[in-house]
Amino acid sequence: MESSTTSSIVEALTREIAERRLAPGTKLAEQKLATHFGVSRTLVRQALHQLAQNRLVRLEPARGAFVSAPSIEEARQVFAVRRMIEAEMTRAFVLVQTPSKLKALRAHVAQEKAALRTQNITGRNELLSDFHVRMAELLGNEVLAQLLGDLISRCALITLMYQSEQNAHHNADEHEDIVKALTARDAEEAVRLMTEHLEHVEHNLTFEPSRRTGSIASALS
Amino acid sequence: MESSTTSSIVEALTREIAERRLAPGTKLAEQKLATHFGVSRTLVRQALHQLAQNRLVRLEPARGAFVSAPSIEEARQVFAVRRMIEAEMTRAFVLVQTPSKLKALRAHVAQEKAALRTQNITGRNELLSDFHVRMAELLGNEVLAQLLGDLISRCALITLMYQSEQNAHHNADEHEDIVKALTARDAEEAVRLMTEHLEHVEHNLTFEPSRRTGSIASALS
DNA sequence: AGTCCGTAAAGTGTATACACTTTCAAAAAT
DNA sequence: ATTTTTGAAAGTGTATACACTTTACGGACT
Repeated sequence: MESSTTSSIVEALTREIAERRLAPGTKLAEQKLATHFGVSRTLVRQALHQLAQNRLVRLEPARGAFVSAPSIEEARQVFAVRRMIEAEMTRAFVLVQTPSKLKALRAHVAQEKAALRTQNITGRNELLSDFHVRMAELLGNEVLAQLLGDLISRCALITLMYQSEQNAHHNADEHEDIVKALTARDAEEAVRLMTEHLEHVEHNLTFEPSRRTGSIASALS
Repeated sequence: MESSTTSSIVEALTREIAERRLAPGTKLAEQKLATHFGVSRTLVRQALHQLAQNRLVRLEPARGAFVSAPSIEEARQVFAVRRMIEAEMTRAFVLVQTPSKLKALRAHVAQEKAALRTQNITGRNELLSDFHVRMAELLGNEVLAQLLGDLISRCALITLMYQSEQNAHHNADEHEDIVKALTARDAEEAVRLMTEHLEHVEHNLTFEPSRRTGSIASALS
C-alpha cells in the first residue's frame, strides 16, 4: 500500500515523538522534514497524514502539522475503554483456551522477561503492549486485535515514556499471573487480574521531562 | 484538517460503495475519478487513502485502489467486539445515568422513529447507528465514542445495505426498550437488551443484489 | 512606547510533470 | 493452435511548480 519510504518516515517520526525528542506542540514543517529525509514534500505529507490518524500529530488547515500534546484526560479515557474491552476479552479467552494458545502466551511472557534484562526501553515496552494484542489474536478476532493495537498505540506517547523499569518488571509479573489464571480456567480471577493490571499501568503514569533534542528536532531549527 | 473538497470526494465514494452502486472489486482509477470530480489526482489520492483507513477500499502497491469486499467473517468479528464494548458501556451508563442524559437518548429515539416514516434509507440507518455512538458520548468518553463510530462505519458497508425496513423498525423499538431499562437503573436488564439487540442486528445481515450503477460507476467506464 | 497596517518571507494546498510499473494485445516463435 | 515476446497504452509513485494563506517584521501613525 505504501512505499517503504513513507512508512520509514512515519516510523522515524513516531520514535522521535514517543521518546519526547520532539516536544508536544513542535511544528513539523514539511519542507524541512523533506530535506532532512532527502525526499519531496509529497512523501512527508503522506507520513504526516498517517500520523494524524494515529493522533500523534494534529493537522491544522493551512497552518501545518504539530506534535500532539495528549492530555492525561485522554489517557484516562483510553484506559477506561481498554478495561471494558480487555475484561470481556479475558473472559472470552478462558472459553477458547487451549494448550497451544497458552503456550504462545507463556512464550511471550518469557520474551518480555528476557527483554527486561536488556536496556532497550522501546523494545521492552513494545513487548509489554504486544501481550494484550497477542491475546486478541489468539482469540481469533483480527478486528479486535487491530482495534486494541490502535488503542494502545494511541496512548503510546504516554505509556512509552512514563513507565519506569520497576513498573516494567511488575507488568511482566502480572502478565504471568494472568496466564496462570487462564490456564486454571478461572475466568473471574483472570478478569480481576487483568482489570487490576490495567489500573496499575494507568496509575503509574507520571510526567517525565523531555529528552535532549535529536537530529530531527535540530533539523526543524 | 482536510480541504472540504477531499472530504466531499470521500463522502461521495462512501455513499456509492455503501449503496452498492460500486461493486466490490471495482477498480478506482485515479485519473478517471479526478476528471469526474473535476479535480487533480492529488485530491483523489488523498480521498482513496482515507477510504483505505476505513477499510472501504483496498490499496495494492503500484496496482491501484479497489472497492473492498468485506467478508461476513469480518462483520461477525466486528459484532463480537461491539458486544464486548457495548455491554460494558451500557453497564457504565446506568451508573452515571441522569435525567438530562436520558432525555437526550429519548430525543434520539424519537428522531429515529421520525426518520422511519421517510424513505431516506441512508439517513435512517445513520441515525440507528448514531444511537450507540450517542450513548458513548453521553458517558463522557470521547475516545470510546470515536472508537465505536469507527467500528460501526467499518461494517457500514454491510449493515447499510443489508437492513430491511422491517428490521429498522425493530431496531428503533429495541433502542426504546434499552432506554427504559436505563431509566429504571436496571443494569443487567439493559445489558441483556443491548446484547440481544446487537445479536438481532447481526443475524439480520443477509446478502442483497447490487443496485443499478450510478454516475461514478459509469465514469469508470 | 505602543498599536496598526503593509509587505516580504515562509509555508500549505493543489495541479502538473515525469519516471517507472503494470496491463493488454498483437506479432513472432514454437 | 498455443505460447512467448514485445511494445504501446494506461496507471501509479514521486517530484516539482504555482497559487494562495499565514506569519513575521518593520515602518507609519497615534
